[in-house]
Amino acid sequence: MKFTLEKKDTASSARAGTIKTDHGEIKTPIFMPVGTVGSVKAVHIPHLSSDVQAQIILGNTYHLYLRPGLDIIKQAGGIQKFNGWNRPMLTDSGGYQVYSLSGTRKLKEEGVTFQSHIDGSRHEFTPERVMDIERTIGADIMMAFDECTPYPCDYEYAKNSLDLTHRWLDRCITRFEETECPYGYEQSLFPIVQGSTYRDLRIKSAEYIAQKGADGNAIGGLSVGEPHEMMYEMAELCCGILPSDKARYLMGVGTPANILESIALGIDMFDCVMPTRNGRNGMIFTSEGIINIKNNKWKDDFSPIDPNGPSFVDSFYTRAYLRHLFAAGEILGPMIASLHNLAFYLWLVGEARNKILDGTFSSWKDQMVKKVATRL
RNA sequence: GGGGAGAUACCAGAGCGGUCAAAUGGGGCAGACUGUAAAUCUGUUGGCGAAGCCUUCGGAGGUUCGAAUCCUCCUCUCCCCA
Repeated sequence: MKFTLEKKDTASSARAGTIKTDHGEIKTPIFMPVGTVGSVKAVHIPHLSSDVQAQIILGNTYHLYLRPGLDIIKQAGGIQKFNGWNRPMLTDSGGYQVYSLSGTRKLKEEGVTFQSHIDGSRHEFTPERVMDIERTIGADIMMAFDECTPYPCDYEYAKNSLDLTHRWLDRCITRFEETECPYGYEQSLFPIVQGSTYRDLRIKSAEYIAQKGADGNAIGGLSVGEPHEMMYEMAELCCGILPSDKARYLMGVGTPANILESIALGIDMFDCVMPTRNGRNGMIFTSEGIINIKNNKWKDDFSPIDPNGPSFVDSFYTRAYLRHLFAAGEILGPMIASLHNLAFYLWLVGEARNKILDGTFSSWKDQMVKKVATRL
């Protein structure tokens, strides 16, 4: 893949760019819907491109390896052939599962042994193994295997973990360079900056990652419970060190406000389960603020879900009806909410891009951050 | 007409002399969720409040230091036999 910087904002560090992959182009800044098991939960694949306007989606190495397994994905001809999304994809490496499944895994120098959340069987993930799996899954962008540290995290642990992540990165790069995509198109490898919330560790990590010359660089280990200001501070610090001619990806972020603030710091790519998971749980993000559609106050609100929303569901369904669907436990509720939230997220980053291109990003961003964080 | 069972908080339904403002479900109300072990999880659901106090278990009386729990009558439901 190739990242091209198109325009840099003057009043902030925001940028607009284009990522070219063999599965198509991605206009940045971009939000990437999370499709852990090869499916963005509750959303049809064709709707991701038509209604949501998604340009790239995620898959997860750990989950796809466990189910359906590499044989099936290989037989299908890669993940995009398997799920029908013939556009760019990115696979997370399982590094987040080192964090989220910390109770059922063992971490060593060599790698991590996970105990499957599905059947309890044990599986060893080494950096080399993860590269092989990600090659087989076939996403355009592969993430390096890292340890996502928790918050809070004491300095010693963060420092040692960081060094381990760097050693793993070198092993990932070696294996990555020894192998190739089994399906004939190009795959890229993104390294990941760690260092918890410590400035010196983040600097050390960003400098280490920067000199690897990867097509894009990720910042991980944030949005794991630390205060927002701390997250922004770390992101800003990393953006100042990571090369400006390469894509920057802030992993796992975040709320609409988080995304806008991070775009202003120079981030190009985002992913987060929030629009889908929170959507399934009744949280609706709109340009006017956040709605908990399960709340009693919406029971007789027959106005559109989001009068200015970009998706057909926004004006087709009313708030009262959507609340009814949630109250009744109807599957259609989470489907509508997921579609709406994703379309809103993609609209938001698309607008951010437009504002960067026409030079009005900063003032628009300040105004928008307030609105999207409002509780309606 | 005869015999039997029962009436408990929004609903269903435990409790059968004190540790009961009353289990458990459901429903209601609210909250959480940030590289997805999540269509999940948590709190709350008589009234005010910090402890605590006040009014509750069909209705009216009674027994007892103490009753949702025991007794009497009343009202109402359901079942069986004629």
